[in-house]
Amino acid sequence: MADRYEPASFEAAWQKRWKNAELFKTRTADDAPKFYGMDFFPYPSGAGLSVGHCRNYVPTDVICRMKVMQGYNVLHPMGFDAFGLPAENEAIKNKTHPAKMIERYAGTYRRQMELIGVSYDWSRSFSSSDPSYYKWTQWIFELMFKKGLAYRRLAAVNWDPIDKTVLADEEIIGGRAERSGAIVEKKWIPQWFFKITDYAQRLLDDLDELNWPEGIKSQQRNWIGRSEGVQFSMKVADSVKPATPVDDDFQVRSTKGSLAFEVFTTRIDTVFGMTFCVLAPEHPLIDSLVGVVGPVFTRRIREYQENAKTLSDTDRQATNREKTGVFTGAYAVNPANGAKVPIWIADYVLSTYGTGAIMAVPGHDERDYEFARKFGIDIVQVIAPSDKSEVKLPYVAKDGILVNSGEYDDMPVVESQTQLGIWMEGLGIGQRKVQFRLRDWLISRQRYWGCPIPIIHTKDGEMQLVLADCLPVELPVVENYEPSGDGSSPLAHIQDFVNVTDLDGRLGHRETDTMGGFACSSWYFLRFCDPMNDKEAWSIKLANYWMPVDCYVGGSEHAVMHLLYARFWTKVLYDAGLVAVKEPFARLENQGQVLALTPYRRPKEGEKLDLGDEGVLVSYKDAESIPEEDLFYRWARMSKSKGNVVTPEEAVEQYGADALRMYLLFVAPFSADVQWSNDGMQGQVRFLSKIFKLVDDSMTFYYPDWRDVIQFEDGDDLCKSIRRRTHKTIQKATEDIDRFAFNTYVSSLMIYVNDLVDLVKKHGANPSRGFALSLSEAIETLVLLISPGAPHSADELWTVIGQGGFTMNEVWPKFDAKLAADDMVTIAVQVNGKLRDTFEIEITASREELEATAMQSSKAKAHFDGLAIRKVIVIPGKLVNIVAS
RNA sequence: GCCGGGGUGGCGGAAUGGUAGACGCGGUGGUCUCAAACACCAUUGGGGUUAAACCCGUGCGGGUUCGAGUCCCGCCCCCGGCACCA
Repeated sequence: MADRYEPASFEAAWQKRWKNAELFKTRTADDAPKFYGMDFFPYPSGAGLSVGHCRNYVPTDVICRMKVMQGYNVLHPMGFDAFGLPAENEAIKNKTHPAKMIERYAGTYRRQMELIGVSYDWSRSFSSSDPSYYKWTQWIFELMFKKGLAYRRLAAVNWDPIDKTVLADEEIIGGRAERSGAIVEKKWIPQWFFKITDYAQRLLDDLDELNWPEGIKSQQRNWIGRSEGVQFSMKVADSVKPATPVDDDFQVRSTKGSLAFEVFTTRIDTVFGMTFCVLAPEHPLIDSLVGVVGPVFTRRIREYQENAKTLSDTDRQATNREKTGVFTGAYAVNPANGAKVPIWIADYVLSTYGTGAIMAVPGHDERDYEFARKFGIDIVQVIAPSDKSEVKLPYVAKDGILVNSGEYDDMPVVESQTQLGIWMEGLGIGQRKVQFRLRDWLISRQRYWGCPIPIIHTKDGEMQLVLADCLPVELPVVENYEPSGDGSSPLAHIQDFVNVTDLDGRLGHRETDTMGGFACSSWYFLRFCDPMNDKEAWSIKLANYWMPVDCYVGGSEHAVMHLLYARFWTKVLYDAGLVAVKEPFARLENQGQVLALTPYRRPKEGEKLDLGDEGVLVSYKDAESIPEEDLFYRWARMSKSKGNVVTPEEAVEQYGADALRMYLLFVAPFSADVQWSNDGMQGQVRFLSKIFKLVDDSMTFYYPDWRDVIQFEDGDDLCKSIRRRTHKTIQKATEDIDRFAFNTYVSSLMIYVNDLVDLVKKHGANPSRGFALSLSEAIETLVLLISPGAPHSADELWTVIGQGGFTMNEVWPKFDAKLAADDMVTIAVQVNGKLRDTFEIEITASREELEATAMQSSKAKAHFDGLAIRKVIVIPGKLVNIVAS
């Protein structure tokens, strides 16, 4: 056999054997515990996988393989998130149909995943664009519709002018579309929403029980944005009569013939400091005001509104922008003290949050303060520090007491918030209220490549669900499906699809918007439990067995998109009695990205760069011909556009699949970004070669039946010390895999191998019986412990040592605490906490013995001689600290 | 500004309040080779010494403790997210 790692000679062969033996088929032993380990399912892009994707898949594979060996029933599936914009755009570019394209790309993904030896059960695979899958996506949509959780309304929505569709709030990053990078425009069109806001509180509360990264949980909390406060009514002074009909929905209402509007505040304690109030430019009360404030004010107001309309959201919401606003000429009454305060209109108040109107307290709010200063409005202090010391306004701290607040003077802020809330509730002018930042999830897209929404619009303007046994509403296969750009879906122009008759024979037309891709990926983890079921979306029994996903692995970029949506759907399905869990993903892990050293050219004089760039991206080839002083390198995420991608094919070809796997595990903690390095890959080749040589060298004294013998023999000290290392390594490796510390899992194996190599060098030529037995155990254990990380090598070595079959079918080594226990320990001798010496002693040594031995240390003595010993701290098994002065 | 995560050798990173720098990469010296590559051996935080001893050292300043990379308080910096959300 080879005494080094020669991947070309065996890796592909093992992959073939695994496939033939159906090694990765989900096991369902009755008495076994279950483990559901899953990766975010990918959109299969034409670029194929890079080694960066492998960093997601390999660690999940490691924990799943270990769980199989530990006797779990493991569900480790993979499928494809095929519907959606990216696939459609690429298909348009390639002048092909997305279905065909996806099939080809998914095939490439699968081949690449198999190339690196990932143990997916492919018999359970599907794409979200398979009619047999999206039939059930539509079925869940219908469930939501029946429950009033899917609805259609006219709304100002985010329109992406490049992709020619609307997008959800979650898909907008800093005013730009996450996918296309286009600056989104506001468009008023009727759209479909899921009522995720109904679940805001539960989505927030249940985060506490999840074993997820803090950062993701906190992003979700921020996104949901719960705040507690008081909503109360403000009357417009002088009984101004409404000029136009008022709409209750928009918080405008008539109170005894006078106009009123609602405001929401989290700082009701500052209500006595209100010196003005502000309406958003879109606020419907304004239409009533303009009729009564006279032509001058009306003209100014309309001018301001027109101006606000032309501003993009991004510009309007830029925080550093100077405040603008206009006085309406009308006043409102502060219900707390009866004061008349001017009503202003300003675009720093958003129509989409709260009531679209605020009470402004410049003494205690930075924005109101800035506004008041600019327009010369009064600033009144109503909160002071408890000691009433002078403070600079605006004073926004919440610790303090009320001043200038009538009967509430001297009351602490927190108490006054409760008291004022109760007082307003008593008068019927307001109530304490919880406000969320979360908006409903906009689900419809004006694009072809998505799951059709199973709705028929009848002639009389009704909306009917397509009957369940008529599902799926299949996407028609057509040649031209490019977005129309007029706000309608391309499906709207396909007459055969659009025109239908309902059961009563009435003419109608189908809904032509499709669902965004995130709908399809909000339940796929349930389908994996029962993927071939054509009678129902999943059997409740199977879903209850496998759910929740025990370990879900993917990138952090989905924090407030997929991960929030999937939680929402699961809760809806839980309420419908279709799943037994309230949360889909018990544990979540985010992998870091793989970065590649990427060449850039310094800008030429006068050359313009994109914002944030320091230079111009160049190819590796061009970099060779650029003078050194004009060239620099940066670590950048691998991407096709940067030309810095390393493919799994290249890495496997040059170094081998196991070397790649071990490198990705070892190079950094799982969640950290890593810097791709060929030297690092070579290091793993060295490590694996060392293992092959070690096993080869051990064959001369390898004792296959060691297990039957070793338990009956006491063994010499050498035997014991080898077994100690073996069992310590078992413990460390097992724990490290469980806690996703794959870097230390590999490093513990390296330490183990280094030790064993030294031992074989020293004793291999003339092995004692105890050595041969314990080293045989060690070799076998080593092969099993590397199996999750380097499965090809493990199976190859398993054959070398004369065992049959696959290591994945073997039992994971069991840690024996007794065998791992030390009999000798190194004790540190400290003087005043500083290390001065160490000594070896039996672990059983008493505190007195430890202290006595430490006191004799000449190195330590030199530091406490002549000083008074005040105390001696003895920590058995660790150290002795002599405190002297 | 707010929220979250960090800051340890030349680099990636180890370290239940108990011997800081495991393991790897790189470097240096050597073996092998005609030579190179690969591989192997030794060495590698800084200062200091022939060698030791010893001194310094986990972003900065304080504190708690017999003992702090780890806990507490106050800062600085980096990364990620949100951002006029009342």
